[in-house]
Amino acid sequence: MFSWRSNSICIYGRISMQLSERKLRILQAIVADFILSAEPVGSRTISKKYEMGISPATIRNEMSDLEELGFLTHPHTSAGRVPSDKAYRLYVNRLMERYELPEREKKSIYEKLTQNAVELEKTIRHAANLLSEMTNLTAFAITPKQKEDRLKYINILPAGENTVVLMLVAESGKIKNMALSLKGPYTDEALSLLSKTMTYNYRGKAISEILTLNIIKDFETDIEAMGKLAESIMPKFISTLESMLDTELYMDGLTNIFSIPEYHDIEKAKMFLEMIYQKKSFTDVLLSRDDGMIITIGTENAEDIMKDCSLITATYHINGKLVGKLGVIGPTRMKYDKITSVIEYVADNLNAAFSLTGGNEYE
Amino acid sequence: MFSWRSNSICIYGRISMQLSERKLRILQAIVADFILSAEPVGSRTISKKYEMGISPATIRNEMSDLEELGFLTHPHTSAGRVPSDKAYRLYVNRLMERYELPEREKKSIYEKLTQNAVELEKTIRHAANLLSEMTNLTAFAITPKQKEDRLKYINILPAGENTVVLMLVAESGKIKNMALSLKGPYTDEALSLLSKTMTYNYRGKAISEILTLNIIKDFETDIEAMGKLAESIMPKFISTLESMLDTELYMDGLTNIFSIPEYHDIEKAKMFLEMIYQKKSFTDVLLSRDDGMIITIGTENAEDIMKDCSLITATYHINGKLVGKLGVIGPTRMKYDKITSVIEYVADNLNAAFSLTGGNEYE
DNA sequence: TGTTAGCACTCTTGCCTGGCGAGTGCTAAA
DNA sequence: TTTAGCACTCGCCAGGCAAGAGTGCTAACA
Repeated sequence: MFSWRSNSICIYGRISMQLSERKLRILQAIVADFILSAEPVGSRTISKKYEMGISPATIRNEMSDLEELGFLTHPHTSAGRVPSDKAYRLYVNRLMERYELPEREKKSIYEKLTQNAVELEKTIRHAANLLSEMTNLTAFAITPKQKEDRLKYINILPAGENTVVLMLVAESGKIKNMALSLKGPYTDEALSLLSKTMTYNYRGKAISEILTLNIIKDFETDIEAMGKLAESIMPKFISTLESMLDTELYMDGLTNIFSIPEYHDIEKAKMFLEMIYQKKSFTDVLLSRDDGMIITIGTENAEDIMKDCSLITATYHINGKLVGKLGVIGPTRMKYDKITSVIEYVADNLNAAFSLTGGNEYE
Repeated sequence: MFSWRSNSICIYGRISMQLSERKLRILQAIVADFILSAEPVGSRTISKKYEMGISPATIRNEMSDLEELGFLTHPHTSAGRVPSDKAYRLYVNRLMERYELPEREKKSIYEKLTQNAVELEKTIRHAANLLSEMTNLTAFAITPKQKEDRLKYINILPAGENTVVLMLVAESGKIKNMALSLKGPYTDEALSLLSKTMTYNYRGKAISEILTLNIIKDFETDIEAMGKLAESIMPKFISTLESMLDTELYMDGLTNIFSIPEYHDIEKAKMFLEMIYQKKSFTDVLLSRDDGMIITIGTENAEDIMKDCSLITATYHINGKLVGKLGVIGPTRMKYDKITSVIEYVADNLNAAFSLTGGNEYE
């Protein structure tokens, strides 16, 4: 795993130094061409299309060297060259040019994200949607998993004869509610009292800390009517708290995978979609990644099933603290320059959207 | 569109009368065999495998007649026969035998559905999940769209300095909440007063009726502090109410489509998934269908894209009144007998699960 | 009159072949 | 060091051929 424009240079600095300027230019042309065409690229193409000023024969020699160094592969003798994961890595770290998003796209990202940026989940969903639309890849976003998130409000509300709704709001903006049915009827007063007591006990405490407490015992010795109520509610309270710590994964653009030649093989497409639908394990993969813009290319991914995918993730911050992740997944042959720009911009704007919410200046 | 085991018989009674008992048996064998094998079925196969007691040659003559009547088609001269939509229709209406679910499966449906049947949405989601697992097809379920659904509780709760959560509970068990940010700070008293006033005004009223009222005006003339609050909240109140009337579509088993030979064509698979992802239009298709167990086969479907799918839907009831739909979609070649049984059983148990909730006998 | 056996016919599938085009690798000359 | 030239390799595609499956027809049989 390497991060973008940071430790990458020192790692690949030496290798790329070994490559002549000309080799780098040729490699760049090959990668760029292959990213667009998905066809093995030949020496003649490079020579003509990219105005290298050298003949195909020379390029062939250089290609041969690049292949020996592991940057190119050869599907068969007389096909063109295809970049290896190593070549993409070098391309991403050193060769690709920064892609500047058109103002129009920037504007549309900003507008879509700041509009109604109140509920964390909805905004995150918008972000995933934006990413997939702008990259034509499968995009995802996860809500933050922050053990430090603190409980802000606890409400228990009537919802039926024997049914109540437990509703929790965390400082991060997460809202969770769960309906539960009680063994018997309740009074509004008891609910209200229990809400108040719980709020008094737990408000401002870190969720993870609350979970370490012996909650059920806390409420054992109280007034009888409330004690009974508490007894029914506490197990759900605990599970709701736990679910607040869970990250939620949103995805969009799943069918984009079909537009990509690499996934015209039905088996591959199926495997891909099934991997993605395994939300739990995919979330774990995302959570285990470092912060910042992280690109893993093909075999750099630990998971077998992702060996011919590239995964790009970035982190977003909320109130400068809570950190979630978003990104895209697609074939190793993707437009790294544009895609990293889009992701970066969306992540930044997500920050901005929520900083705004604090002060409410946008309304 | 024809419903199962009802008007079907009278409609097809005449046609099937024209067919000899032997023709019906042969047709049944062909359909059953094709459903299992997905291969065009030949006369020899029928003769041997299904112990008809007649020679392949005779069967060929009968097949030829059946083809003329439109029940079979011929991909090419020397291939076996393939059932037409018309044949499936006859099979579904008259030929297939009732499939009795094994007790084990019945039990697992019952348990999965009744466990935690408090929140409508979650249970519906479970139902879709169950259907897809048991049929190996793409399953879906929609929540009821019942204009008569009535508002039961209205709560406005603090959720931050300028943020509140609006939470509505309907009689059907639907719970919706929406966070919104206000232009300025508020007091808990104002929130509570507004909650109470709104509850007083709207509780027990049909949601669709509330939407016809001039809600914003209702709150114009009140106490100033509350008036301002109401002004911010009412638009969201209205949109939340509207969203309560919306049906929600849950799906599961989307990748099952890849296991089906008919969808090994990448283009077809893509079209299928894209259709399904168009939640809005797919929901409309579902809503427009009659109640009860409805099977539409291939070209019986109005939508072009579903011309080689079969869609099976059934309705479920809650408290004997609210009606949602669930079902599966897959290739016309599906195990109609088993699948209708599963759907029927899941729908029935959904009813049961929610009838139980009323009395809470299950806890 | 209905049923069956036999046989010719049709069509798919798999396999092989040869020609074409793209692209390389090597060599010798500039 | 660069380049032109040429032989070579390989994938791709079309055509041909044989095997196999299944039908349609006909004539004989019960």
